[in-house]
Amino acid sequence: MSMSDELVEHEEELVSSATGRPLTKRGEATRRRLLEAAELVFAEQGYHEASIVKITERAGIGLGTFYLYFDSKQSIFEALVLDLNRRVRHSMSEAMTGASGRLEAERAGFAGFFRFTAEHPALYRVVREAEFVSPEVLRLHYTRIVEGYESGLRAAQATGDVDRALDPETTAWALMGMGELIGMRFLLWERDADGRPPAELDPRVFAGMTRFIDNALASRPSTSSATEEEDR
Amino acid sequence: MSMSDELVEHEEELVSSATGRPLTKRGEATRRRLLEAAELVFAEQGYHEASIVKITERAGIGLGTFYLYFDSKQSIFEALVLDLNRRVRHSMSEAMTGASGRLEAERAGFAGFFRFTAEHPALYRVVREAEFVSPEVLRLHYTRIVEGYESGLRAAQATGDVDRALDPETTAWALMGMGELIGMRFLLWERDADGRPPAELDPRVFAGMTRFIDNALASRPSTSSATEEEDR
DNA sequence: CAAATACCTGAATCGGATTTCATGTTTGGG
DNA sequence: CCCAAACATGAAATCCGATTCAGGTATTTG
Repeated sequence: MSMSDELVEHEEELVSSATGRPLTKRGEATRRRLLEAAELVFAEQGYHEASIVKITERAGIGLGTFYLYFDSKQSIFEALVLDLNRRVRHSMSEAMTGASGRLEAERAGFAGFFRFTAEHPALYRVVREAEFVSPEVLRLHYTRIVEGYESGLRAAQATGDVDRALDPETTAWALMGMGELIGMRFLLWERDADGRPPAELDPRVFAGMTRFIDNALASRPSTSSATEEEDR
Repeated sequence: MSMSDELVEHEEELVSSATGRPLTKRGEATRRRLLEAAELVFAEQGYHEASIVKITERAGIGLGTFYLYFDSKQSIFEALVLDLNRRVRHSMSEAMTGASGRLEAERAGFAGFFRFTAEHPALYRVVREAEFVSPEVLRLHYTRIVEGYESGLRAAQATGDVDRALDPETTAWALMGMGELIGMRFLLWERDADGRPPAELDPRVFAGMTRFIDNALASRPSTSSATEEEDR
C-alpha cells in the first residue's frame, strides 16, 4: 500500500516533488519558471542570502505555490545543480565532437568546460557552493565529469597518446582541480576596465595551461628517466 | 571598510576588533578561547549552522562577551581563516626546509600542504567555505600561497630545473587547484572501514600525482639533450 | 581601601526566514 | 455547462539567531 511508494520512485517523472502528483501543462510551466528564477537568485545572492520569497517574486508566482513543486529551499537548489551539471557536460561533450585525436579531444573537453564557466560565471559559483549546501549532489557532479575524463584518458593511454605511467583516476581529478581553480582565478575574479568579466581566458594563461597539460599527459619516450621511487 | 584595515594587518596586534582596546592577560585568554571554540564549531557545523551561542557555549563564556572581542560572526570567521592560512603556509615551508633541489622543494611543499589537510580535514573545509562567506579573505589565502609557489617556480626555471616555457603564475594556480581537488577527493571524502579519514594520501594516488607533476614541470628536451635529472 | 578601569553577563530586542493552511481560481473531461 | 481535480495564493504561525544593553564582577592602581 503506502509503505514503499516513496522509495520505489526512482525515475524522473514530471512529478511535483512535494505531492507526487503529475503536472499539467500549466503546472509544468510554473515549475520551470521557478527553476529559472532560482538560477538567477542563487547566482546573484548565494544560497543563504537567497530566499523563497525572492525566488517566487522573481518568478512572478505566489509564495505558497512554491511548495507545490519543491519540498524546500534545499530541494530546489539540488535540482538546479543537477541541471547545471547536465549543461556543463553537454558543453564539454559538444566541444569534443569533431576532435581528431584522443589528446586533441581531451583538450577540447577542457575548452568546453571553460567556455561554460566563462559564459555563466555566476552559475559555476552555484555549483561550487553545493559543497556546503548539499555535499552528496556535489559529489555526483564531480564524479560524473571525472568519469568521462577517466575513460577518455584510459583510451588515450591504450593508443599511446598519453603517458601510460599516469594513474587515470588521479589524473582526471588533477585536471578537474586545475580547471576549477584556473577558472575561478582568471575568469571569475578577473574584471576588465568596465568591471565586466572576460569572455574567455587570457591567451597567456590559456597557453601556459596548455603547455602544462601537454607536458603532463604526453607519453614519455623513456618511461623511467625521472626519479621513479620516492624516499622510503 | 574596516575589513581591509584588518587584512593589511599582517601581525596579530593584541587588540579587540570591536573596541580597538588593548587586552590584558585575562582578555587575551578569553579571545583565544573564543577563536578555539569557533574553530571547532565552524569545522563541525559549517558557517551557517554555527551560531554565536554555540561558540560562546563551547568556549564557556557569556554570550554578550563575544562582542567585546569580535564585531560579528563574519569577523571571527575571517580571523579564523587568516589564522589557518598562517598554519598551512607554515606547514608548507617547514616541509620545504631541507629539500635539496628546487624541484625537490616544490614537491616537499606540496607534501606539506597535504599533511596539513590530512591532519585537519575539517579545518580545510572551513577555508574553502570562505569563498562564500568572505571572498576577499579567500583571495588573500590563495594569493599568499600562490606567491610562494610562483617565486619558487621562477627560481627553478632560472636554474633549468623547470620547463622555461611554462607560465609561472598559471602553473602555480594549476598546482594549487590540483592539490585542492585531490585533497578533497582522496582525503576529505575517503573513509576507511571505521569511518575515519585516512592519515595520508593513498600511495597509488600520491605516486600518480607525483608523476603528473614531474611530467608537467620537468624541463623538456625539445631543443637540448635528453632530460638531465638531478639524482640525490 | 577606594576608586577606576577592564572585563563579563544573559534576558530582551529585533529582524527575517521557512513553512502551513484556509480559501479562491482555473482547467479540462463528460 | 458543470464540477472534480489541479493549481494558486499570501497572511499568519512558528521558529531562530545576531546583536544590544543595563547592570553586574574582577583586577589594578593610587
